[in-house]
Amino acid sequence: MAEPLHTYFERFITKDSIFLDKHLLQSNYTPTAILHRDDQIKVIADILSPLLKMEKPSNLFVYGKTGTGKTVTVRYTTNEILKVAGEHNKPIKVCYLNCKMKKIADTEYRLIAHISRMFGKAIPPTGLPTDEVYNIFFKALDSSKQIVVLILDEIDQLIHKAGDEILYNLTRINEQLVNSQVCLIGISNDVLFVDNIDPRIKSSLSEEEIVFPPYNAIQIQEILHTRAGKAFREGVINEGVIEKCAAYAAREHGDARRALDLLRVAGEVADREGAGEIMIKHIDEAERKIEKDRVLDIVSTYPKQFQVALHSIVALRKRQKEPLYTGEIYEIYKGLCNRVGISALTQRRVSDIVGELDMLGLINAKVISKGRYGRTREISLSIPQALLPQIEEILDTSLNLR
DNA sequence: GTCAATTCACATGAAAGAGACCACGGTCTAGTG
DNA sequence: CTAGACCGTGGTCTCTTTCATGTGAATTGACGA
Repeated sequence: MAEPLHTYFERFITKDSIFLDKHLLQSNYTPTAILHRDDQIKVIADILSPLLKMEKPSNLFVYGKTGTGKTVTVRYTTNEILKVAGEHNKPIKVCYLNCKMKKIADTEYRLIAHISRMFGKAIPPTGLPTDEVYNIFFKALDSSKQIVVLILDEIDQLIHKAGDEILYNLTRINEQLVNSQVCLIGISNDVLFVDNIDPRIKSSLSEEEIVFPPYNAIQIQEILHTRAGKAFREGVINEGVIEKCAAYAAREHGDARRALDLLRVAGEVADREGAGEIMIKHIDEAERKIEKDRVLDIVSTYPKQFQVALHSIVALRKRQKEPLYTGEIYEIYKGLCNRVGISALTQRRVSDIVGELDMLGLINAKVISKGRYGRTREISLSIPQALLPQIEEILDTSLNLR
């Protein structure tokens, strides 16, 4: 029994992959050179340069859609500054935080706790009062003379979940620090989100603003070419593959990350097939696989209540044609809860769950008004037809429905 | 026919509760010398 | 005498409920032409 598996793994090691270094295509990789972002790099460098004279730079706000290189550019520039600062012995510290990461920095407590940990303070995941954590944070900051650059990625998520008080506290923090200074860099996908925050915070947070425009198809092609050149063996990429990836990503508002993902997965697919090269059909397959993995992952890992809600929608969808409305779904949902043996939530909550399923892209829910007949969500399933049977099966087993 | 008021069926917001998890400090218990 | 077990209190976090308020256009009904 052990032998076949063993040889399987052996073969895995010895089999030549078309990848040289897959890491280059993963989204957490920071390249040594960044294409098509020269202007932005220059502006950021200008804004941050006072650091090297130990003066606090202006706070900076960076906008741009996903996959426009915001994070990469900011990290790259700060890394370069850190290098120079290191050579001249300037005590500068850069803290990068992704606020979207669950359990890391999506509340005020966790954010401060996480930064404090970067300063070597042990902070329990819960239990302490928030102002206590602030105190620890202050002491850690102020223990020596230094300038701290705090990069808050996906800051809109943080504000959405935790309110804008955090930003108020953070922007005010400099007034209380004696030795140190804090400079904030906020990164956001959502251009409109600043409109929702307190104007006082807005003005102090975004002393400077930079907008990252989407890449166009040509630019994405160039990015893919440079990365793919190092990530893959020579000559394994067929004609037109890069172009197709780029076109796909350009369709999605110039999202370079999507393009890189697509190329990587296409490579994996080709590898598994044992094809020695990436062909155009692998891209199509990768596109399907990415979508499939995403959907199946959501469906199997989300809480029971979400599964019941989704199951109701799928079931109702089979019985009648779209569009479906909230009220109908709630009725089915209640019945299903009965059958499954869990307590039904209120309509208020189910309404939110439907909203979240929409955000996840599993369904399409649009609020419409049917005039005299009220206001409701018009719901349709947006899962590819081919995946439906598989999803039903997952839901059924997970909910113990035959 | 026109136009404002009405009305429906939820959407959306705010606040507060339940229950899980956790730190901290005080008290109790058992083992040790 | 002391280390460790065991509370009680007070904190955060997530998921929910409760209560309140908002909303957009089909429908209604009064009004005037």
